[in-house]
Amino acid sequence: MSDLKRGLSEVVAQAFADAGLPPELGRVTASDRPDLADFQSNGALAAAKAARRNPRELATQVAERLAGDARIAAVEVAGPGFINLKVSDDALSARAQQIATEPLAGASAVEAVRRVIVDYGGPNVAKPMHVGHLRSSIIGESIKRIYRFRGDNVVGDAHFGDWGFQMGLLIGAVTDEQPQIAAVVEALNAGQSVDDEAVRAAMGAVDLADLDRLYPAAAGRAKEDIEYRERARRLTAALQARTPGYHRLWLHFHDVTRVALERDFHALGVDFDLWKGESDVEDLIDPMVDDLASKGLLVDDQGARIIRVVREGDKRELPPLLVVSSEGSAMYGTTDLATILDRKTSFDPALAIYCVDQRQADHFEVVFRAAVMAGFAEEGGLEHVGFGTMNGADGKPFKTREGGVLKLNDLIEMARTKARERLHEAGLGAELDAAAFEDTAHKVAVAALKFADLQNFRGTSYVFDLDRFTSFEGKTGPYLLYQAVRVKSLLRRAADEGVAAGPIRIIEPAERELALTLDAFDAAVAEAYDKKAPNHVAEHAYRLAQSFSRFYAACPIMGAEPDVRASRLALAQAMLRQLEQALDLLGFSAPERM
RNA sequence: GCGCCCGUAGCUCAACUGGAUAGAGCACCCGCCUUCUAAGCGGGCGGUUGCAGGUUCGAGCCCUGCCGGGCGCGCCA
Repeated sequence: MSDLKRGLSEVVAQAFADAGLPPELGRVTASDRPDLADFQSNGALAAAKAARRNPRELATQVAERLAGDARIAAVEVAGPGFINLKVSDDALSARAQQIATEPLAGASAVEAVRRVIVDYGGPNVAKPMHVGHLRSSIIGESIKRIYRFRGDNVVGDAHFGDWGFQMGLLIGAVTDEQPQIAAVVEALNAGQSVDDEAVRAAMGAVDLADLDRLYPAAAGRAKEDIEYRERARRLTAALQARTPGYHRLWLHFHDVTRVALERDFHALGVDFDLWKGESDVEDLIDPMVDDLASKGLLVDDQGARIIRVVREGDKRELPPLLVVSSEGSAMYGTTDLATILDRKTSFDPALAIYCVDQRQADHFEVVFRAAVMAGFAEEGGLEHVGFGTMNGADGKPFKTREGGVLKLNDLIEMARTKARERLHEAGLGAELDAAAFEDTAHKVAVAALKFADLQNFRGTSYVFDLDRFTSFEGKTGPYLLYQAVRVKSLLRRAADEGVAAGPIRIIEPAERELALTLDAFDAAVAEAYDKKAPNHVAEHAYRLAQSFSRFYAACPIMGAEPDVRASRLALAQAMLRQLEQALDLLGFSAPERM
């Protein structure tokens, strides 16, 4: 069912058509002046420009045709030719009633369902996640949920960084430190059969913490020690040639990392459908290179094989895609291209969304062009949804490579600590048992972190300031949770007293405002969907919570007359359902009590 | 050097594809708890949207040029 904006747009479009004007100009939007109207149409201004006529005159003609509609309580022409609309209380009541029961809580599904892949997170083997992974995970998860919510067939892929030179480094470092692992690896390499339990027992001595400790050290040494670097290179080549011992050890790195990462992601409310990695497309690369060559796309240049992607009319000089290096190895763009091919074969998505740092924009442009040239994707079927950097209080980005950065786990624990403190300070959660209190503190922490990120447009950089995010006042995640918890508490009380919700009747200004805000959910979700910008959902959730809070302060519920009480309870219920839906789209949830 | 992004209130950020009086939160000031959770609500203060031009009925948004900041520019990923 459509929201009021769409319903009114149809009416106004018809009025435009009847007045001999282009109906598409009859688009209705929420009013910029809530003091004057609920909705407005600016179409008369555009129509006047095209027809070289007086905008107010046209607006008046349209307005006269609208006056009879039952949904419209008032229509007037203002300013240079704005058509201001006020919806009737009856129409608003009916709409609120609808939102209260609709499966999508007032939002609408897409008209044509598409298969969509969201590629986000980007975790790497041997590297615990740190704050640098936060944005991709948070934004990607939200986009995935928004697309799925509107009906698309969506798959979220972690795009696991599990292949390449870093693996050779790690194999070297681990076998240097752990003689028993080295022994097992050598035995396997030599083709000896080793009991799998023994392999597990030996390799089990190395966990993610070890890898995290060894990797930076090895990377550092490789920079200065040529011999060491060359050995890592040979080990990488041996791994890629599937030398049994190295491959088995790599598998251990892979598994131990994935288990730990899945746990960390899950704590953040981030769950992937696929953990496809670079290793999964390794076998596709050689045939793909042959295919590219047969299509005449590969060009030899300075010993490497490249695809030139420049187009007529380009303002900038994009570099070519380096497919095969002069040493004969595949580059990261090659892997990305193979991944696109793999996805086309396995899922054939209409759209693949890459939720990756904005700094990769040129890289993706090159890869996407090459993919289209190779016939692996349709023009426009690949989209890089970039985001800005998360900066520290000093204005500099958090480092995402090389040691010394804050681990995501530690960050979450810091936020949880703050949440516990604040809950105690406010005297909230006193009646909860230890486990429920901990659950609440975790929900508060995650809401604080996620909402702080998602309320900003993804493209702009923002300052990461944990003290501010966890201040728990104003426009924050915890504020949203608090509003949800207040309604839950109210509804519990109503249930205890045997009071039921009833038909919604919009009368008071605060009720009107809340109902209009509920109605705006659809537009917010559609905007977030179209622009891949969850901040529109975040903004809506905040406005909804605010509208409710005003309503809650202005309109007593339990103490009101039975009809009014039933109506307000229904309104509160509808609000809670939509708010929880919005929070879910953002990737977090409210506790029952706090 | 070439290219991309950004510059909005003291601070952190919005702004529905060019519309009315540019909005929130924080901070600061003033009110509101014997009644449903005050992590709340109401009110106030705070702007030449970096600068200068242009396009038009109308520009934070489009164009041009400056100033300032960030980032990217084939054999790392």
